[in-house]
Amino acid sequence: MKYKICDNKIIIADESQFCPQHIFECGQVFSYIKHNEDHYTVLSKDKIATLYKQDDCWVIESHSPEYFENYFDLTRDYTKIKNQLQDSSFLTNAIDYGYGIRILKQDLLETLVSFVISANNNIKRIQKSLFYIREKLGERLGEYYAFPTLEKLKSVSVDFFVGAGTGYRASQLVKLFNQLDENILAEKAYLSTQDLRNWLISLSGVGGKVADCILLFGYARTDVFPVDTWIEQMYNEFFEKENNRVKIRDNLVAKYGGMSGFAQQYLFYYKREKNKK
DNA sequence: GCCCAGGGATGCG
DNA sequence: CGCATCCATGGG
Repeated sequence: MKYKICDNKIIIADESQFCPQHIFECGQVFSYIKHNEDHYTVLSKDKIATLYKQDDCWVIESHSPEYFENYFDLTRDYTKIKNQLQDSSFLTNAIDYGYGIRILKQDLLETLVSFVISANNNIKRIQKSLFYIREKLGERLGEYYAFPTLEKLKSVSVDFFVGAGTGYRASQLVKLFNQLDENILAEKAYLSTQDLRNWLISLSGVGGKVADCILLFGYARTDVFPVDTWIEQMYNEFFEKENNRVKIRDNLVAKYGGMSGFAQQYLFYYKREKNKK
């Protein structure tokens, strides 16, 4: 994809491969603010970017342009990915709908915490909890707050996370932080997808689906297919009646292989947006 | 009051 | 193993 970086701005002319609405609302990330159709703010770790439209281009403005160049995975060619997936099927409508989706490369600790909170929860409440955690424990960054360090997260008790609205996941979070040390998440990145998945599942609050989300949105492993309630509904609608999510996952990974993660995002976004109306 | 949300942990056979 | 049940909480 064509883009250029000058000073603190990344300028993207090709909206067919970069649409903030699609990127932020496809369920992979929770810490962003939609000011309006043409204006977003996104928070990642201790970094902030503002996105706005100018002369038919999208501008990503930040003090850390190189961080967000990686975060938005700008060097990847999504036209190629979409063409490959078109060949295989009924994905056409979903790809046309979410044409500007990109899979983000998010901070590992933040992704882990976010998706532990996401279990059997809804997106609005997940967002609210994460903003609360940032505000109470994170370093102040002007108008917003950084995601807290592991040390900060370890310094509070179950009551804090109940106060954050995480419900019964509060005790899972406290156990989780005690299982981690400062660099463990990054150190595991050399593992194969399968070994990394097994390790993630050993963590408190992490099962198969949450592990797949961390693998995809944090570790950039695209050979996984997170199956949640929406994907389950979609699968039953388009393929066959099946209520075992492990089987659904195995079938979809067998079908899409290393492209699974991309296929999943188009389908999740399409199914969920259609269901809103 | 009931059902659902980007499910996981636990116990039981 | 597979399966059932329970788990907080806010919104529709």
